[in-house]
Formats: sequence, structure tokens, C-alpha cells
Amino acid sequence: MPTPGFNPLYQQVRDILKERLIKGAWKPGDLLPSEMQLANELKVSQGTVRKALDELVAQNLLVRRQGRGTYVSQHDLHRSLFHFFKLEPDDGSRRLPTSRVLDISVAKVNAEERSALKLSKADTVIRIARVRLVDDIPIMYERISVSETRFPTLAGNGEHLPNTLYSMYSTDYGVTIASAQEELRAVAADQIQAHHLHLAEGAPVLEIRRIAIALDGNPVELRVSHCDTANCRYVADLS
Amino acid sequence: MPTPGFNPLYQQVRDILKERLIKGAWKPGDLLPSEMQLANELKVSQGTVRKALDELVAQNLLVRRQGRGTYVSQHDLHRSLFHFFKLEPDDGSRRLPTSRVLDISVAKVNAEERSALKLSKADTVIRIARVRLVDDIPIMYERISVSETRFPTLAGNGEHLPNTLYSMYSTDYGVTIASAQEELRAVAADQIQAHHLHLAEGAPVLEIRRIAIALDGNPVELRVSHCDTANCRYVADLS
DNA sequence: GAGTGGTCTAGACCACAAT
DNA sequence: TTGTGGTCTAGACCACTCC
Repeated sequence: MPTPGFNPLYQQVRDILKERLIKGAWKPGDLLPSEMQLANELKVSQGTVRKALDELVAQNLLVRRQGRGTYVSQHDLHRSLFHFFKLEPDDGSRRLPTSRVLDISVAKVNAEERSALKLSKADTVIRIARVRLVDDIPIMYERISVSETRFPTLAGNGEHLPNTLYSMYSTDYGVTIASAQEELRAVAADQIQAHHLHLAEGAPVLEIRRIAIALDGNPVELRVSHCDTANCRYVADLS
Repeated sequence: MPTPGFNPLYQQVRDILKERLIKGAWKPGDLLPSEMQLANELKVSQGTVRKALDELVAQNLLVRRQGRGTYVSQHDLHRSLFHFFKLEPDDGSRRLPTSRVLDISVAKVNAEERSALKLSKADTVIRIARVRLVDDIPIMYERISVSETRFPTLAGNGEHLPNTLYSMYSTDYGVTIASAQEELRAVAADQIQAHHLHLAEGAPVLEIRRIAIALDGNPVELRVSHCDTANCRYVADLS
């Protein structure tokens, strides 16, 4: 007995719940109402709510814990490490590198930032440059750009930025990074990259150009990394 | 009213069906029995079969067509192009490159092949070297190794190999490639790579080291590619 | 019209966590 | 003991394909 609507009920339920997540009705770590409560509220059966939740769990937006309830995902360290950080030392250890911030500045968008972050000509961005190190050895030089409008006070943090920026986006600005697209190339290190990576100018480095997408589907961060892959590699699983 | 077993019923059903796929009881393109038929045969409800099929569909092993039935996936060109070929021209066009075979040989395994393909010291491998081109411009130099035992007559095909090897593995040898793991690095082109890619020796090239995994979980192909990323890029979606 | 997958429901029971 | 998610079932109806 579907009420109104054209799409399958469980998809409508999925979209309603996702909307609430985007609006911040529930925050990371929060406990959702039980399946029966949601079913009663939305006038559908528990099985339909379950199927909607299934999809959100598959998208890593929710986590189920048997006997306890369904929670909003916390994307903290584990996710930063295993989901968004694909560079892995050759010895196979999966450590998150430390980072040293080199510079934070505010500027008008350039063409690349404009198109990547879908900004307008007049917008300003915050740019962060940092080096990331494993065992005190520099392995990547990163340049990060975000909209100043979306992250207003970020530049004011001085150089006291957390190692995992995505956690901060979530806790301080309510912006959850849900996915990302990366483009990789092999390029010759320029003078700056070479300097920070302790390499010769022109040495081959792995360039990673990442656009991070928020829950609502909007791009919120452009990150261009140059990596020394002498002792580490980028891993991708195709399945 | 579960019959025997400890795992959830639908997982047992999923494993049984997967076993049959691995054994080749159904070949790519075949129509599976209907959900009701499978349910009756396995003494479970239709909903349980459905949940098992759901997982196999999610793994891209099966395809459902409403009103027609459930089919074994055909991994042909579409999959080769969109699933296993992550190199994309800068203009965004998604064309599968052509290939020119340079050499096929048979040899004792080397250390890398042994560990990647889980072979023993005495095994032999077939090695293929080829160049792949887009618009007649060479973009990657590939070296491919497979066990001669698993692909006995492959070397005899002379240089008449299809562009998409995975289709051939499936149709000629019953080996379905289900997933792959890739490791990427930026390296300096050696003399051979530079020659085939029309680059200067030492130019930065993207090295992709891929191990392809068959349906049964065994590694069956090692492929090391060196790519000129001047006009194309490796794309990865993190989600 | 017959057969297939797709959706939705309702109810039973199990496994687990908290109290 | 209570409440949660996890599994399993049975039956109804819909949407699509084919004959």
C-alpha cells in the first residue's frame, strides 16, 4: 500500500534519510531512531526501512551495531587512513604520515580551483601547503585549496592544523567528505617539489590531483600532491 | 526452518552458487534457473535466494534482467574499458587503445612472477610484451606474465592476440578475472620503455603493477605497464 | 497469458547489548 | 527482561518480456 510517489518506496525513504543527514539533523556518532520507529513515522514497513538503511550503510554513511542500533558514521582516522590515503610504504605498514604545514594563504581563485570547486570568479580560497612525512622522511608535498566561504575561519588557525583535515571539516564545519576523485600522472619534479622531497629537480614524482566531494555532492577541496614513490606506492583495488 | 549449517542461509546459498560459477556449471551469458526454481532445489524461500543473488550481482558476477531472468555476467569490452582500464585521455574520451604485440616468449618464472602468481620454482610462464596506442600514439608499454600451465596454448597464438586479453581468458580457458590489485609509482623510463613510448630515457613514466585475480581467488596474471601520462591520466574513484 | 525479476508487507524467531 | 538489528519465511502485487 504505497502512499504517494513514483519511485520505489525504499528509495524515497533512503533519500529522505540522506537529506536529513545532509541537513545535519543527525551528526556523526549519533544514534538513529530504530527501524520500527522510522517505519512508523514514515508509514512504511520495517523491511522497507531496512532496505533503505542497507543502501546508506553500503555507502558508508551509516553503521549498524547489532543489539545497539544504527549510527551515523564517524569518518575519523580509520577512514582517512584506509579509505582516502592510498599511499602505502613498501614494507606494507599502514601508518598515517605526520604533516608539517609550510604556508597558509588566502587568495582569489585561479582557473583550476574555479572549475574544480565550482566557484565563481570573485570567490576566494584558502591555500595550504604542507609536507607529509613517514619516519621523518618527506614523501609528499601537498597543496590544498578550499573555498573561504565554506571554511571561513580555517585560515585563522595559523599553522595549527590537524593531520587529518577531513575530521576537522566534519567537526568544525559540518562538512562530511563522502567521496573523492583522483587523477594520477608521472611528472618531473619542479624546483619546489624537489626541494621539499629532498630530490633532484626533474626526478620522477607521482602527481595526485584529488577533488573531494561532500555528502551533498558538491566538490569542497582540491588537493594536488606530489609524491616520492621510491619507498612507497599508490595502491588501488579494482573489483 | 534452516536445514543444516551454521552461517546465515543466504550466505550458504551464495557460496553454493558461486561454487557452481567457479566450476563452470554456468558459463558467461547463460541464464540461471529462476529464483523459485533455485529456492525449491535448495529448500529455502525465494527471498533467501534473492538475497544471495543480490550479493553476486553486487560483485558483478551476475546480471538481472527484469522479466527475463538472471544471467552470468559477460565481462567483455565494457568491463575491460570501464572497470579494468583506468587510463583516460585528457579530453575525457573513453576509448580502448589498440595494441601491437612485440614479443611472446616462454621462460622459467622469475622471483617476482613466482610471488605474484604463487607459482613454484619449476613453473614456466608465458611473457607477452606489447605497446598500446591511442590514435596511433603509443601511451603504454606492457609486459604480461601468465602461468603456462593455466594457459597452455596461449603462446602458440603467435602474435595474433586479441586486444582485450581478459575476454580470451574467459572464452578460451574458462578463467574469469574478477578483480585486480594495482600498485602505482612514478619512475624514470629505461631505455626500452623510452624507445617504445617515443620518450627520452629518464623521462618520468607511470608504472602500474597489476595482479589480476580469478573468480576462485587465485592470481592469474601479472602485468607491468609503463605509461606516458603527458596526454592521459590514471583515474581512481574513492567512495 | 505465463513467467520472470522487483517491491512491499507482516510476522516469527535468533543474536546481541544494555539494564 | 527489553529493545535492537539480523535472518527467514510466505504471500501479495507490480513491471517487464516473450509467446
